Amino acid sequence: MATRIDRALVADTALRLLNEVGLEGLTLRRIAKELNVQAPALYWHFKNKQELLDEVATEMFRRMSVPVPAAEGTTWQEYMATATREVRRFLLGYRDGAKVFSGTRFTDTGYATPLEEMLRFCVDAGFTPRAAARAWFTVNTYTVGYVIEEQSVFPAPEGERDPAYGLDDRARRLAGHPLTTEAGWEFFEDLDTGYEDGLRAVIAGIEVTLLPGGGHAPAPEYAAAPERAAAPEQESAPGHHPAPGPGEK
Amino acid sequence: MATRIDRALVADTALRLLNEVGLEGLTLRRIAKELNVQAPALYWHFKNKQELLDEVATEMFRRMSVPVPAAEGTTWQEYMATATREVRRFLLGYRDGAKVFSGTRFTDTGYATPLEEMLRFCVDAGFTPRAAARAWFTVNTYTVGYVIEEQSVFPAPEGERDPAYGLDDRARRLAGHPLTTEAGWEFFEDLDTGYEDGLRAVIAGIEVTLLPGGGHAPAPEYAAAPERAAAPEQESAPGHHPAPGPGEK
DNA sequence: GAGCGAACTTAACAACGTTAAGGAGTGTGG
DNA sequence: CCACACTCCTTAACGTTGTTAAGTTCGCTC
Repeated sequence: MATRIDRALVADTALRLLNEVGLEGLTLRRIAKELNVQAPALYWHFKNKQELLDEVATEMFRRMSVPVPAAEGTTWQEYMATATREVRRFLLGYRDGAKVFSGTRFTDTGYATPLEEMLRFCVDAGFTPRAAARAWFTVNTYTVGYVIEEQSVFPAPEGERDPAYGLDDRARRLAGHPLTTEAGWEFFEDLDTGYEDGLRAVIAGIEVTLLPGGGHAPAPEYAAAPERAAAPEQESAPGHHPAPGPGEK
Repeated sequence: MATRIDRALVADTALRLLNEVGLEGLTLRRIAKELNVQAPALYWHFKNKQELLDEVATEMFRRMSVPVPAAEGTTWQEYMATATREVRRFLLGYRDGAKVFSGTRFTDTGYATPLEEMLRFCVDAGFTPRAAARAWFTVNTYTVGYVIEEQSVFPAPEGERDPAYGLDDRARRLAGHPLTTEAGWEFFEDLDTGYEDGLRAVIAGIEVTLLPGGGHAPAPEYAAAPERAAAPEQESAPGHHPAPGPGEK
């Protein structure tokens, strides 16, 4: 009766379901039901749930890494801003999109082609290959981080604000901290322009510090050697991350 | 026999356990066992597990929002860089630290004082209150996003690299995409300097676009109005996030 | 049409978050 | 001095989850 299922169909279905039930509601039995199949059937196609989620994230990434057409005379700033805006738009388009995306490893290399294109564009614009990679990574990190925050304020696409983020309540609790109170408005009020403001800063900074000839010298004083100047109590070898040490007792 | 437990003790214990068992292994029964108590006892102190995790995240945040001493003559760049480096250091100090941190809402306002201090410092350095808030939010977003990525490469503090992120394997799979291959080195090789490079860019960009008088005009062409200039196929009202529409069937 | 592997079902398990009900322990009022 | 009440915890259990083991059905090949 029911048609055969395969990895792609399962991933498609799970991705569609994600918007209805959220990441928490995305159980194997629920996915199986949607496919008119019993839950253990999924184990024929995936080793475990994580592998299924990886496939879902990969499918998300595949769909979002499309064009960026690059018309005549496009600058690398426009190219990068457009590409990463597209990333944000897609992440916002799926419930818990950023969390799914950031928590999984890709299962194929289909994403490589558009990424290669974007890096090529930047290199042609004057970046070294390493600087182009760093630039994209930085912009993308900012975007994913932003959307994670954003989606905890607005859990569902097009949905309404999580009540825990009521700004008036917040203001009431923060009496005595005027700047922090005002910051709440800046943080949670207009998320679209907030994103754009941050993105503008990040891209401008990339121009200044990562593009050869783009601005001042690559290593200003405040960024120099955190393991020597700033933190005298830091004892371990550089390159390691000293744990803060959870409170004993 | 066993001493009484309270919210603080539970949060402390859970935070310590986090490094041993990870977020996935942090079950109520495991926490209860560590406290010599049965699992339902936790429900006397917390409404549910999420509230417990919120308390854990709040405790994390409390511990990381300490000094930033601000010696004589400190610039806002140094101040901000030091503060956000400290955030990264703490997040890295706990297993799944960034995920715990980003997925929860704080249960008190103890974080407000150091945040207020930092915003004050920036305002004194010439930022408007809103720009100071945006600056901090942007830096912090970058940092949390970076650490999330970082902790999926190195899951445990001081631990070794997740085998799925082997660079040689990656390079083999990506034959034919030279820039993407080289990017892998930039992305996953030296995470400390990668972070510093991105941070330098973000801070430089903040100076240029958010600090009044810091550089060029606040709205360069490439960042202008994505709903008008750049994306003709975008039809919905501004302020909404058009969902990409998961592939039907 | 016997055989065989791929693709599924049914049954069951341990562990999870959570709830209901009850029982110690401490303190207070009569 | 006893009873009541409140706090804090236990025991028992429920429904759901990811996952495994074993058996069954379909479609193809020799």
